[in-house]
Amino acid sequence: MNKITLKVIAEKLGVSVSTVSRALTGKPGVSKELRDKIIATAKKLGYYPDATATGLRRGKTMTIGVLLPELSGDFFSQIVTGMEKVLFHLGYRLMLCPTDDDPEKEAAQIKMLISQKVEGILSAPADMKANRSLYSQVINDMGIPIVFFDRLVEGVDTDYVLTDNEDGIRQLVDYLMSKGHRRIGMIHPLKGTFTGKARLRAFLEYKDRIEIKEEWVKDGKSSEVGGYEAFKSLIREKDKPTALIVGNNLMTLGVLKAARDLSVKIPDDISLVSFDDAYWNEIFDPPITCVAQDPHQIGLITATILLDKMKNKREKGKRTNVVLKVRFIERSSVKKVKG
Amino acid sequence: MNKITLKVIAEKLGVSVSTVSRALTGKPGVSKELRDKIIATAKKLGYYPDATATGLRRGKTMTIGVLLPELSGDFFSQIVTGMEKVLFHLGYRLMLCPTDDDPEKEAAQIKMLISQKVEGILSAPADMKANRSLYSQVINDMGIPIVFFDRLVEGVDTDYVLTDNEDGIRQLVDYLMSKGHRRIGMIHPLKGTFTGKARLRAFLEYKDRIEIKEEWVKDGKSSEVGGYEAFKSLIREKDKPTALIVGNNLMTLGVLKAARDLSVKIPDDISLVSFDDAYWNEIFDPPITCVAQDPHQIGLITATILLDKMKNKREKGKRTNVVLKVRFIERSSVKKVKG
DNA sequence: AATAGTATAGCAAACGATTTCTAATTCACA
DNA sequence: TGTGAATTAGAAATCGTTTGCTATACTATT
Repeated sequence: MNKITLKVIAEKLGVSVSTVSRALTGKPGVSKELRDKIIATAKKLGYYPDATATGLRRGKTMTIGVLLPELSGDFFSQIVTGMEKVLFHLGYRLMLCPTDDDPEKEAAQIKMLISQKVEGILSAPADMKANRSLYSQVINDMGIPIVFFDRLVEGVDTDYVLTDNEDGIRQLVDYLMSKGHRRIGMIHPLKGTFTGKARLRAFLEYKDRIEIKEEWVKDGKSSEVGGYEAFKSLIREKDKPTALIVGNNLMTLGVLKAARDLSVKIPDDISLVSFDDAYWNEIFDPPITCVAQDPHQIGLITATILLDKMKNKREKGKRTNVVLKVRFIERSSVKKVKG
Repeated sequence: MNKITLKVIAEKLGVSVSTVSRALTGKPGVSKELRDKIIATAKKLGYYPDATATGLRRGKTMTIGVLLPELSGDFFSQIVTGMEKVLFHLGYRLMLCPTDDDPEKEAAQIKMLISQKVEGILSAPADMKANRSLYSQVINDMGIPIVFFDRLVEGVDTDYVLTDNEDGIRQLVDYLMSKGHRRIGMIHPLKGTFTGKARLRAFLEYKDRIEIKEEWVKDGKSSEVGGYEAFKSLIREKDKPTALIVGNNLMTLGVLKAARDLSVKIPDDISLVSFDDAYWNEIFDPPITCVAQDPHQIGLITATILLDKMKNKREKGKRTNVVLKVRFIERSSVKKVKG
């Protein structure tokens, strides 16, 4: 049960460690026969290179850190799947770090990733400001490239892949208005996050054109339970909106569950639209009208940009900033009302 | 942009590297004042320990490898969330490795994890046999503890946390029979996987008591699209079963989508039960009757067992083998028929 | 006051691989 | 047969930490 190292192989064959290293890494300077012999015995003995040693010596770890709010949840796990698709076959591994949308945990994870000597970081930051200086330190002092996705930290100058949240919200509200709705509520994601703030703000900009009562705007905490609770409290208002915008995927699930539990009929009792699509949105009764992002695509793009940054270290000034449009999908969760 | 190492700190303060190391790692042998001074300058300079160096020297990496079929999908990502809950606050990080249920990719990932010197592996193996010897090598030659979850590799002697698949299937079939169904079909997961094989076998054991036509048993490939296609081809048979068992979460989504697309009414045209629950199963119309696992719990248990193994290395013989029962949840996706 | 004991800090050897430099051997060609 | 290049392989430094061993200085005990 002794560890098989280059030294073990070298001694077994009576050659030097450097020769074994060269043979196994495909470097020149070893004769064909000797190389084959070395490779064969390495395999026979069960040699696996020690990544800590290579990482220390070479300064490269082939590891990419990914910061994201949570490991579960359809949206982010689709994104991660997209990233993995791009990075795995190039030999990179992902280190997924959930932050629980808690800036302190996020900071801890970032520090951990620095220690791990990751070659790049893909991040959906937990908060718009909290870890600004830490992120900047990573980019400038450590020279680790970062690409933000889905979210941003204000004042951190780097590449990002975002969604046009404002446009998405506008498409939803405009659609509701076209169906005659003038009294609209919203269950929004966490305000501290970039997306939460953007979506809420875009919605509130309609306050002069439609009626938005304060009690119709609830914090859904970006989660199923949050959405569930928010809907429950919203729907028991005596004066209700005729339509409701739900600010993400998970909250929509919570809302629909609550509606079911309370026997609230959609769209008869209240119309509903959702930011984000999901496989099940089409299966629900009624199918949910929404604006859809393509999370898999977001993952692909983000990872590709990072790779590009890692390759061309020199061009420090260049920034690739992508803002993706959402796709409006009309289904049947909104009924026509007379304004 | 020079890297801050112990040496840099040591030179700055005119002390030795070992003293700095001892100060920062909380080891005795450094006076209070000097220690505080060292900690302060370490922080000021932005020192982060180099994990490759510590890993090399200490032989420990504080990293746990997780092998699983995919990063997306509710079931496994819930499990992983449970694992992370247990492991994060103890200082461990997870290295998530999707296998795509491909034994070759699985083997590559295992080798990578060995190289990374992970301190333990949690695995839902891709295939019941394919990597048996590799897994055994990991456990015996490398001494890396492994806990299997959800699935097993035959002939690899280690701890595991499984679900009683047979019992789950029996509960489903028995329920269908109690509702009068005698003609039942199944869309099953990939046969190579432990769960796929177990669930299919348990179902086929009913072949003497109920009618199971060969065309009613379809491979749903463990995925949404697989389930979609399988249902489509099953439902166009002239002679249809009265009820259908769907072998997992993702396939149920595909089946419901197909049913919707083809205007097949559930449970009027065909009754449906599912192995696995999900948040949305309760929201669907009709809500889906199923047997539920608790993936979060599976994650917690699996991680806890691994921790235990890592602590008590000595007791080599001990095995913790858990088989969890499913919970039957009756909803409305099955209608009564007269046998 | 002599001796033992205890804090404090430095030196240097690991950990396992890569890589530069150097040495020895072979080969070609004049 | 001698010269220069190419080929092959070894020795040793290095990456950043940890840690066993030593050395010094100071405290306590008798």
